[in-house]
Amino acid sequence: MHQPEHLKKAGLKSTLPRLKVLDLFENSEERHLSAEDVYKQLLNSGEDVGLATVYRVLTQFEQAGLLVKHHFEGGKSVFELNQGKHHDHIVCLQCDHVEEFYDAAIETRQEKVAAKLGFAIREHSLHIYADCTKKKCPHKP
Amino acid sequence: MHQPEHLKKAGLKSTLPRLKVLDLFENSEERHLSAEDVYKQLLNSGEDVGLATVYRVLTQFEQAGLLVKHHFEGGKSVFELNQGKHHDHIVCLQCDHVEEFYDAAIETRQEKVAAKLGFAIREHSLHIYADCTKKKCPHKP
DNA sequence: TTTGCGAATGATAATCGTTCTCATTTGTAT
DNA sequence: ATACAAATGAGAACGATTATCATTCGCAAA
Repeated sequence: MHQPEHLKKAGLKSTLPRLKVLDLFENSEERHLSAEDVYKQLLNSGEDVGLATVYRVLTQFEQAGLLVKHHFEGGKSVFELNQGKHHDHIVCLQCDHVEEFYDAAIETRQEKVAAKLGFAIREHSLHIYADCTKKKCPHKP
Repeated sequence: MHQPEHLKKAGLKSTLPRLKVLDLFENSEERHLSAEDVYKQLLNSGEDVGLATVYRVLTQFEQAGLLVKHHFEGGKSVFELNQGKHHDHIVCLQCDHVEEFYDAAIETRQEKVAAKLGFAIREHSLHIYADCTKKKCPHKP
């Protein structure tokens, strides 16, 4: 058990719901989870949490820097563990899988463009929606 | 009056609400308008349109290729006139103003990255949220 | 340990942006 | 002019998220 320290360090009491949510993100194979995803998975695991609590905990974790939030098309927000290193996302239009990538050239170009326009980048998001060209892509039912 | 032809060409009857909305986009100084923006501006101009109609018309215009839709942080969608040339957006965190830019290097890097990962880009969005470093930035009240 | 208090929770209502429903009105081909 | 399908507007319905509020919990002090 080491999660309690994570929460302590973030200034958050180590409560049952918070530990469960953190555990989910650390042990789920899917890195990117929506509030609804988290809620359903906890219910399926027999945990008794409220949806409101899930939203609250996710927001707190985001503010504490434990999670990062992303808005993709379709209105839903997804969260993922914050691993310090920024990356962008490519969303498969066939299976909805989210892949991560990082390209230094893109990053530096962004800085250059923003500076030229008189802006200091606070955050940014690059989302690519694409067709999978591999055959192994597991299509949605 | 030339808008009716635009609509005709798009396979849309030229009705009052559609003409008003199209006119708004062509004559408003703000290129990026949300459904709510359009609705309020039409009401202020004394027009009698329903919010549902605004949403419908915007969606139709998007499908017809007259408008392009963007999702920024905060849940709202904004539309802008489609001028054929793709561009990305930088959003000022002080005044919410949206500036457009295009960087060929970024575009080609994206293609390269996607190809390497086995994807064919269908669409993409790069949103930069930044602090304005100019003094002329009109801050929000 | 037990106790006490403020923070956290869960159920539910409320909100926000958006879409749907349906009776009425409008555009347009005849 | 007429007729009929398409478009509209008012409001209900919707999905995602946030706020409310009484109850419960974590934890620190006694």
